[in-house]
Amino acid sequence: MSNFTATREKDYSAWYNEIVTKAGMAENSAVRGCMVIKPDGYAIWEKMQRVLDDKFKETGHVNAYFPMFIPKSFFSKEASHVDGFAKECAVVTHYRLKNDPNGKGVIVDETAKLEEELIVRPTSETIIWHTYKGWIQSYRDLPLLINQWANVVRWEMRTRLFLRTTEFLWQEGHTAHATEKEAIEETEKMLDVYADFVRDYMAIPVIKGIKTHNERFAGAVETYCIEALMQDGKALQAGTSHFLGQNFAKAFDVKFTNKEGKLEHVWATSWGVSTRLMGALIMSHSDDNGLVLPPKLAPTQVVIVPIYKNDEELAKISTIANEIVKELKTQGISVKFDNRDTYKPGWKFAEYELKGVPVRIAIGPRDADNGTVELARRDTKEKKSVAREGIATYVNNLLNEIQQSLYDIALERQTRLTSEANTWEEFEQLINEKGGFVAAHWDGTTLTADKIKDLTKATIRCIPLDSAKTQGKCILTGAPSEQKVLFAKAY
RNA sequence: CGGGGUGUAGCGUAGCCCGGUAUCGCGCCACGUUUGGGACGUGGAGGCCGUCAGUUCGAAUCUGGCCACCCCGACCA
Repeated sequence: MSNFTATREKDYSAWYNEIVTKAGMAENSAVRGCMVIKPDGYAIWEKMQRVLDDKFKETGHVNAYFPMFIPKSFFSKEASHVDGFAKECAVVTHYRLKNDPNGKGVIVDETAKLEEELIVRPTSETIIWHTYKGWIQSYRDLPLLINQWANVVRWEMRTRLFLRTTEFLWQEGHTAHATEKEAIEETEKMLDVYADFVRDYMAIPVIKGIKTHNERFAGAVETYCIEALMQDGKALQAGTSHFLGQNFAKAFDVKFTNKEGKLEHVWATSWGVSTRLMGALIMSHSDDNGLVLPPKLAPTQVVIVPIYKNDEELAKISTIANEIVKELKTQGISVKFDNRDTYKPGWKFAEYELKGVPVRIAIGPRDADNGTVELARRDTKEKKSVAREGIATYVNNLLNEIQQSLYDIALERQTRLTSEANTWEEFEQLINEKGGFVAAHWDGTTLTADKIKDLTKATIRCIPLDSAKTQGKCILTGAPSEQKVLFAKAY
């Protein structure tokens, strides 16, 4: 079976680390907190990028690229923005090295000090709004709908592969609008794009909501988010979409002349998802034997493993395998025929299980004679003999079935792990023993949210968009509350 | 950044208390036999024991500094 040592039950985080490294997704690098995304991991990220990029284009956005360095002074222009990011910024102070006159190696050349330090972007609002000032004069220049794929750096205390790394890859959309209404619509639209993507491609259900005041993006008027639940009952913020109001337009003096000839500040949004989604993907579906990938994001959806004793048999099986490859490819299925003679079938089975390939086809001499193949699905480990005739259609249906099944299981888990608490005792017990989302009344104050966090480690993940307003009393203070919010322990 | 733990071959480890340059498994290489769930045999290669300094005739082992990683806190996508 697998050579896994960790299990989800015994040590969830050890299990996660082991999956990431053993399945060849990523590894720690020579730079603290920064990871190397390996080819098998990067291939998944590329698939995500492609799908998301298409969705952005479909909704009218275009890509551009802004510098990774931001003049320090830009940061202080929006007060809450600098407050939010100041503690985690990498700063470039010099631009030259020289040989160490006292010995070996190189040292920073102190004479090459920058006039103004550069900040390695933790996000690009400031440089982008500085630039937009030059691009926007009239309502005719609006809306401006731009996305960029980039790396950003946030100097985190504690890092975990994909979930929180010092440098990470993401996309950040930055849009400018003539009206508040249009900007809010954009914010909500992009949240839906994210939610749909995560549901339809990653097979993960999410809760759409808005963040409370203190969980809001630094500089945003409102932060919308999608929250997903992992197998261990902890929540993961999977994406955010911010309505920035006129905060950045004011900070960077971006005005436009409206149809009435009056000068107004523009309305802004920004939205992003990152390589953190890789962590969500891995944690949502995988099991104690390794990675489980939803077919829509699996770089290789089907692998064919030949079983043979001699060249003659291999030749015969290869002919069949190559035909199947061709048939699957015409259906748009990505398939790999692993005819390496350097590994045995059993080894390959275990390897592809570890790597999460959704469907495996094994073809041996008996299959060649009987006109069958052995089909195994990664998610359920189910194996069955299937007629070689019509295999492409069969596999296509199976891939869809797996995709759906992964989602169904994740949805069932989310439903099972979502509870309501009406008393503090109930709340504590649910958070500590059951985990997952707990809906409860909250008095709306940061003080109470902080106290609840101190007592239980649970935070308010969001105020769900679709929940009805109900009168009640705050779970902790008993003060009146108009709506239940979702609590959970989070990543 | 605080508390705890770990660092020995590509990976996982024994040795450390009681100083004498290193154990075992997997992997790797060669040859042969094998191939329907991580094959077996025989032979072989690979380690200045995280790093720097100190103690000592002699350090993986003792002492100190540093670095990295893991776990728990504070912070966060």
